[in-house]
Amino acid sequence: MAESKRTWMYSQRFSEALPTRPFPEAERSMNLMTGGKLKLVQAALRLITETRSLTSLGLRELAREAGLNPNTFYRHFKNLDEFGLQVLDYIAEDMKAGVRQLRQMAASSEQASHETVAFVYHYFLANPAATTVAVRELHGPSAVLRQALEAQLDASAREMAEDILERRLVAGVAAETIHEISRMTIRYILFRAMDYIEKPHQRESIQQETERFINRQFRGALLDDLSPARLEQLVTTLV
Amino acid sequence: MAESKRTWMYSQRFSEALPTRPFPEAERSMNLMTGGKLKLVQAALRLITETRSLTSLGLRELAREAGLNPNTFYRHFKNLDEFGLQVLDYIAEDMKAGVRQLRQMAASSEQASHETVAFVYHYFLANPAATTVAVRELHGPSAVLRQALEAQLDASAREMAEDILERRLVAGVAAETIHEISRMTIRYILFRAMDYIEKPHQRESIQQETERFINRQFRGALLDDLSPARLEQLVTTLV
DNA sequence: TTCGCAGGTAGACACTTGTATACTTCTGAA
DNA sequence: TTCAGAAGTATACAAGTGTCTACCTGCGAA
Repeated sequence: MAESKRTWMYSQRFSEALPTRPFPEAERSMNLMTGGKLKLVQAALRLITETRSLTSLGLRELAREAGLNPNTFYRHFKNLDEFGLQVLDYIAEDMKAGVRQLRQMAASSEQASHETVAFVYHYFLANPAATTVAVRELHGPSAVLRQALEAQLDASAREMAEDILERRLVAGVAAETIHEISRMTIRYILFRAMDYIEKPHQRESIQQETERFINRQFRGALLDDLSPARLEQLVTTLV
Repeated sequence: MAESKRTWMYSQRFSEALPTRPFPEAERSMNLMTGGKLKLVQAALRLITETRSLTSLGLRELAREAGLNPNTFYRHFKNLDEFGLQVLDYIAEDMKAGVRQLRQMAASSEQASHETVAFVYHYFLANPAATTVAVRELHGPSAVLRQALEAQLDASAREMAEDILERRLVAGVAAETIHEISRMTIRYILFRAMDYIEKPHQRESIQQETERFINRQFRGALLDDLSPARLEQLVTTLV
């Protein structure tokens, strides 16, 4: 990978979206969650990975999975909505930590874009619960959760775009366009992440497909302002 | 729109995905559903549009909304899973009808791509229940429903791609690439459709964004095989 | 006219759910 | 050491759920 020193033109490190961390959804300290509260949140993540969706989790189900008395729930949360939001916070913390790590990593070694894609998907694979809950609730029935998640994704997209801009990874594309493509990319990757987790045999092809997606977006953006006539002309020169 | 006779280069009629029909989720005849069965399915669609997700609907809830005795449910469906599948079939029927109509329409008048995008989003707006259930269950907890929906989407993508190929709407892009872009596009549009429905003020910008997405995909595909060096060279000529 | 049977209803079953009140245990500061 | 408050438990209740068996209705074929 020494071939690509400063390969602008297409995104590398395209997604700060939901990056990685060595040991994910287990022992966390910064979140100031302990004891029963922590047990309940972790129980939720466990249940979500198996079958359920966050919004559909029941109070007693949670307590059962956590090995606690149902009423303990009320010691920590007012109701299930508040619980959902806290789970989201818990996950967001994880994501941010991953972003920081990815940033450091990319700063030290100039990665090729496909390595970064691999990296991000690896994160999803290591954090299936966080991934699943994000995908499910982004279009789920609870407006509160949807809104919270969208804010989180947009923040990630903004970081990704600013990083691309700062490090001049893409040339010839307007800043606003880079922001837009970042938003689209992050959402696209998030959705593909579900397939990536669930279908081990397709993982490689999903990665490649994602790289093509990103490259096409940024390369296509180069031609944004071309008239159809000019474009046709260009095609003939390419063939 | 007389300016664009045969505007290849970018997709118009990009999405057969989930097109329209004048009066959507109401009086249907082809589906051979009548009486109580129909009432239950329609009740489901009603509930889904409001708050719920298909997987989380209860048998009694359904019957209540439909104005029927809970046990009537068992006269028509073995269990809730089978019910879910039938609802999906019901919706799929709708989509296919829309596809046919869109095909006719596009054949008669050479549309610009942005008109087609508007058309498709209009369909979503007219069929909020079908749209919502598709988005929610595509990543939902039920594997059966997920699989059924994916098949449905892939079929739509295939139709879209074949149509683009037959009518030579895009030049200089490999057939397989067109298929791939079609799949990506259909999924992208489906997700955006939720925002389109829920956020009236953003509708116009969502449409435009979608057009840009599609154009960039196809235009970027033109440059798929270019080396970074060649690409850099190209950028300088464009500036 | 009778019969079969699909469609719809009624009541009951065991079970789960969210929530409230009251009781116990643990823990850390005064 | 005491004691307040946090964390956890026990019991109870009304309401909701899926499913079973049994009964009633209307209608087309025999």
